[in-house]
Amino acid sequence: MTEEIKKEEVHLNFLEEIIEADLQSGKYKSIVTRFPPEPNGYLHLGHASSICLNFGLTQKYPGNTNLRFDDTNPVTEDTEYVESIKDDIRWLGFTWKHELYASDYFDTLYEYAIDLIKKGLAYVDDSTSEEMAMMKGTPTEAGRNSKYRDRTIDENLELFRKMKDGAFEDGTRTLRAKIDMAHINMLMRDPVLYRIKHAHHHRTGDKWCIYPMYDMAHGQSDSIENITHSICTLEFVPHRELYDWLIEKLNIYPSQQYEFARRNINYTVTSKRKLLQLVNEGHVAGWDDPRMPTISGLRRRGYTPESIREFCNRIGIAKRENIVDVGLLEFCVREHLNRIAFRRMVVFDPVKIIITNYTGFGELLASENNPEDQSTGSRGIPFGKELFIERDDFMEDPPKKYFRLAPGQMVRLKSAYIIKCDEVIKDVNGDITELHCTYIPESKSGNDTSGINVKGTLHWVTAAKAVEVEVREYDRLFKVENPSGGEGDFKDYINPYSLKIVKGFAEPAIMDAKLSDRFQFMRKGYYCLDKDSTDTKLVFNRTVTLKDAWAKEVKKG
RNA sequence: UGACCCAUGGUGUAAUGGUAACACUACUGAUUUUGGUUCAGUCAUUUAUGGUUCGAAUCCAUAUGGGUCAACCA
Repeated sequence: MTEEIKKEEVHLNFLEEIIEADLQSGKYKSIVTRFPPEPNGYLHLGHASSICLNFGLTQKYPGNTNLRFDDTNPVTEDTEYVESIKDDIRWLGFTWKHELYASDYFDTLYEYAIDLIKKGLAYVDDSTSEEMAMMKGTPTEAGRNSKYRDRTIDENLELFRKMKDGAFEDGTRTLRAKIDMAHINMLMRDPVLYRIKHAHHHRTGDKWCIYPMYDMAHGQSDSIENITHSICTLEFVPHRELYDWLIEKLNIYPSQQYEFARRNINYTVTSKRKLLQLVNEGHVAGWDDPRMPTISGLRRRGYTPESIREFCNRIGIAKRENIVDVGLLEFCVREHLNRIAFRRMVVFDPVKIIITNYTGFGELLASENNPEDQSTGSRGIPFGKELFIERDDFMEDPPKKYFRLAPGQMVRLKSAYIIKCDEVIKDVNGDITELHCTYIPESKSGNDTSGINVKGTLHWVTAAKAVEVEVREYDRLFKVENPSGGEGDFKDYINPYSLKIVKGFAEPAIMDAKLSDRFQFMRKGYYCLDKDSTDTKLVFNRTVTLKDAWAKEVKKG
């Protein structure tokens, strides 16, 4: 065996290139990244991408990743979100080195602010936000200096201390950086660093009534943690100048910010604001509604961490605008589920079959749990005289290439016998009520001596032993590819048929289903047990359908 | 009508001055006790125009198109 091991071609993304260069040049011996969510909503697919990126980088290169909550706005943040975020990251399979909070640094950040004031680089402004907006200028016109801009250092120190001590009402004063009101980058036009908010913080309680703004907190937190590569999305590109300015003026550890394009996915929205709206206005049942692109929604829907990580891997990262096809996500989950899901038979829209020549009783047939993995063994399926098959697996007047059941036509029942349809029984309305069939005793699965070859194989259940279950079939939440891109409100494009609840008749083995199990209901799709299940009523979520070449064929006509 | 970012098959991502490629999708066919899976194959790509160069997706210029920036949000 001297077979040449083909070296897998490795494509580095632009961040990996930067990191490899930094490692090679000796700029860093190891790297530190961070995932910095604001605890004001649940994590979604977009975050998954960022998580896989930040944690993935330090799995690939020496270093580690912190989880840091960017909790500088007490009004919108809550510990509920902290917990869900931690759960989701763990579920995705990542482990952070330190669990940190920007609020841990409030004392340090306050000192930093004092430092800036002492250096003459920050001042307290009494302008209202309206006044400030007015004086900000526009992208093409310079702004004007605030009349409070030239206060003395001592005056600023005194006023900032009073701000901290609660002497002022919300919104009456801010601390601003003193940079340049004519700067071409609007973020450099004396950005607000601190604002007054007499609000209860989920961690610091009522200790503070002034809170740092993003720009005064994020980069500084990065610096305190010695983050080497601070990775964020493209909309922060203009912030980088301010990020660098503050680090330089404060003379603290020079973390560096890099930006990549957030991933957009068609037929969905990934904006916390919009997701919150869907939840609050009752368009979905909650953050973990299986139609939501949240991690908790996907988890409940039956997606596996592996499939989500694979998805993030495949879409990669870059700097250009993009809309990823949700079909790729579905491909990834099918690929994984095909390998791990146990096969079960469930009939959704049953039509009864009577096997007129069957006289057996209590016959138990063996069927493999997963043909992709023989080690998973098999389970028993009871056979009987009266069965259910899927109503659309029978046609009285079939088109050619229809391999299913039709008058005079034979099919195999999966893991059982070949049957032939002899007679169609209808009610007064002409609707089919029963199909009378005969079975071929010699065609028993695994022991077939009949010599008959049939093209079609159907799933089925024994009527008397069937377990009735509830099945929730999900479709995409939005009718259009880009719900946020069109005219009007994104909610105008909500798909009213995104949830369909149907009944299913399952083989008895389904009774053993556990919450963590994944199933393939044969010829239908992948399903998992929902937490709404009770001892007497099993509820299943459809994760994704199987690919259906026949449906496509029918559509084409 | 300022600045900044970006532009490669339908989609996403590579190729880092030297033969434009991989995956998904779509389409053919084979295999199949899941019209699933698997396997084989097909279609399809450098925004435009100039320039530099023996040679440009790559460097330069201009144009065009898309995105971002005027929250006491992050």
